Amino acid sequence: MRPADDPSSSEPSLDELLMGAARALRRTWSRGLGPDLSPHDARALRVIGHHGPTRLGVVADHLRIAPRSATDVVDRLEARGLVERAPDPADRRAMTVSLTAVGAEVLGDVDKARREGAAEFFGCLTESERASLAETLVKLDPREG
Amino acid sequence: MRPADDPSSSEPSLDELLMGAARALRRTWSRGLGPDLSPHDARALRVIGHHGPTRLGVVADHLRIAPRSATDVVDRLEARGLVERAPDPADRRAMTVSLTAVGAEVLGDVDKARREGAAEFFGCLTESERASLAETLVKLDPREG
DNA sequence: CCATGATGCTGAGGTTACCTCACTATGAGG
DNA sequence: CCTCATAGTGAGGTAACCTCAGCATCATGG
Repeated sequence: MRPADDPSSSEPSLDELLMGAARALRRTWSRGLGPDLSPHDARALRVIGHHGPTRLGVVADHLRIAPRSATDVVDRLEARGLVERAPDPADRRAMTVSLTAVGAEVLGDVDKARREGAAEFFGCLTESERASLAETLVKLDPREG
Repeated sequence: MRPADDPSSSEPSLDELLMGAARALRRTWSRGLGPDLSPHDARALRVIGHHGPTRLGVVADHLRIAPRSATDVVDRLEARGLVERAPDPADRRAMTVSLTAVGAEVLGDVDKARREGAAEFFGCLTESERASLAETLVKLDPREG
């Protein structure tokens, strides 16, 4: 039962629609992720995997967390055998993180689930709708990174 | 190394665009919020304000947190003088939460900042682009609540 | 080649926002 | 009245952040 007090049922504003769609997509993804890996850990895995041997600081930068926190994230992933540290040959202070074989496999699953989730999510749109949506969203998001 | 979905050259996939736009909008909002109120507290304030005298459990439901956690959120808002508890006349177990005068004023600011932020954010689109974006997003988000 | 300061990571410890569990007070039905 | 479900809360725990201090290493000016 939804009385008239729910602003989102009749005609939500554009901003609520955007946030709602983003949330729905996120939900689709976490459904596909399984309970073994938190969304944030999955994101870290994606950063590391797609970036090759990555410095801790770079990981922190991409995850938008403090460098110290990247240590914890990587600790967690390393404890699960998904990544491994190695000294950076170019700078002996630095550590690089890379995927293990298991980590690469898990990342493959994550990416696959992500792609399939997105396909399912955007599946209700026509090709031209998708194109125009992409065009519009590019206008909205000036910065990338 | 990545065949089909290299985001660096042409353009990111639709899902990344959507998440990126949502993040950009969120950032616009938190810029307008000021440092005094966390985004989550602002959201709680919005729920309470737009809902009228609200039971704790309803707040929890709207914020998607456990009932116990709603107690903490309301405690925080009450300590800042933004809301006040009152016994629910219909059920002596229950408490309702309402805005104080200060809370209403703060909520006004929050809503104003939110509206202005959204206007600024979507300002780069034409009217017809906004309409078609809204239409598309409605299709994408089937469920509300 | 050595002093000096910057940089990359990590140990220690704190904060915040959640959670579950147990409890009290109240409501609802036999 | 007795029993069971429900609304909120106290107590205590956890996860993911943070800052600060410290160590090893780099980069640079003398």
